[in-house]
Amino acid sequence: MPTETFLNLADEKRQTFIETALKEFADNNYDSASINKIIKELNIARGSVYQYFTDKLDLWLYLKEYSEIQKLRHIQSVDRSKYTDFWTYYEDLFIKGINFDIEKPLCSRFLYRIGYKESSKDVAEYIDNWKVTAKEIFTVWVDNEKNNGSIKKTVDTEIAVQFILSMSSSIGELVQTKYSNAIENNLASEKPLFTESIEEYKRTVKELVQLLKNALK
Amino acid sequence: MPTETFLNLADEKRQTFIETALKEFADNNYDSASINKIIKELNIARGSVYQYFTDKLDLWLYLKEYSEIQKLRHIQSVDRSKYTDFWTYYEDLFIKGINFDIEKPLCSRFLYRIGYKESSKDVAEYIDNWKVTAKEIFTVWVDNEKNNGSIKKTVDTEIAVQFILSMSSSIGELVQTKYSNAIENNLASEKPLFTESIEEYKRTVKELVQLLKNALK
DNA sequence: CAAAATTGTGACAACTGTGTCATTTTTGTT
DNA sequence: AACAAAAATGACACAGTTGTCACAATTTTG
Repeated sequence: MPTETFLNLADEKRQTFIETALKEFADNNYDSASINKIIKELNIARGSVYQYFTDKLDLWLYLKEYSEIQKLRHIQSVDRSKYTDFWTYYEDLFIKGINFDIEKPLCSRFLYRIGYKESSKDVAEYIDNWKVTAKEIFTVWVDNEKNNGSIKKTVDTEIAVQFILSMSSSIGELVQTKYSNAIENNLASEKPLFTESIEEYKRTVKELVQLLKNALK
Repeated sequence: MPTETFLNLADEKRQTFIETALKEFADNNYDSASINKIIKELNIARGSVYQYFTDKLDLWLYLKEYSEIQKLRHIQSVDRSKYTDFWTYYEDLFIKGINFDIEKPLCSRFLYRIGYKESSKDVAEYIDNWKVTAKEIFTVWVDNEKNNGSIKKTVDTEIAVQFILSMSSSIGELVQTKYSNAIENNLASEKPLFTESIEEYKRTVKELVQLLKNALK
């Protein structure tokens, strides 16, 4: 938890701090991410960081929660009850996801790292929870969709979950690798050449979801 | 490349060295893996390591090559030309894979880390090559199997590759998470309770491959 | 058996990192 | 303006890392 001091900070200063820290933790894994680099980039004293957060882990946990909240806002706009078909829902979830990647690339990259690349022992316990949660959510989904007929009942739930989880990760990786350059450009320039990439991305997602549908329906 | 000195080492000593180093690099990512810990575990002097290898990266590269060769030996025994159906071939590949995980758990875990969890900048370039290679191999496969009718031609090759790659990673992760304890036990005790787990693993792989088949055939 | 080649050693330098804390600076309040 | 509270500072202690190198021990060779 951040201290009062941090929360009382001027909005712009606090935001700059978050962005810079987020960038460091998005570019490096937990062990390699360096508070030294953050304070040099921000031109602030070492002590300040420890007046805002008790330690490195505390900062990391805050950034994690911050990013998750940001992501949730994007995802929440996709409402399952508004879809008759599970698969178009799932599709839209990823297409909404790309908005998140464009608008909050740092959060996106940070969460991507947590989900699939982080391997530090210091944060291992907090990542396990995340994965278990994801699995639980997917399990509820799959069971529901089995009753709706979106997923055939002969498929084992656990295996279907594994399958969907793996696909989700795959789509995530797709964005991070294939479109990371485009996203970087989008950050730098005002009018990026990203619109066409989005269309390409949507096509890819649709085809991948179609394959998932073939497999499970 | 290791030095002559290392290659001239007594077989047992060299092997112990490899195993210990492998364990350190399997348990930690490149940055966190510590030569200090290795030499303490081995009870040898710091200087020795640098008489065997020029530096940390050199050691890592050797372990990578070593592990890849070990893996290749296991995989090579599965010969595509002996299978009329691609999917049973693909299935067997993973079932043979589990043998590798049991017999060479350190190599397996090390390679798993390289493939999916490593994110150190020092070794990034060597990992990219690995992934690109995997993609190339899968692309050739998919194109072949399209002609054989094992994969339908309407599916985009790149997307099919992405799909298969993701599944492969998923199956790999399955072993690492679900069976890692069992593998550890296998290392320690003489007669492990692992045989039943293997059967369960085989069933899971078969079901996952079946799903893949549904999706792509 | 002695000399030469090989292998082992561990203290050391040079970094980089985290977290602390007494002190100074800034801000807010009376 | 004077005082109090809050925030910023950066030198410091301590720990951990890699790679070096002069020297010691061991093995091989002539």
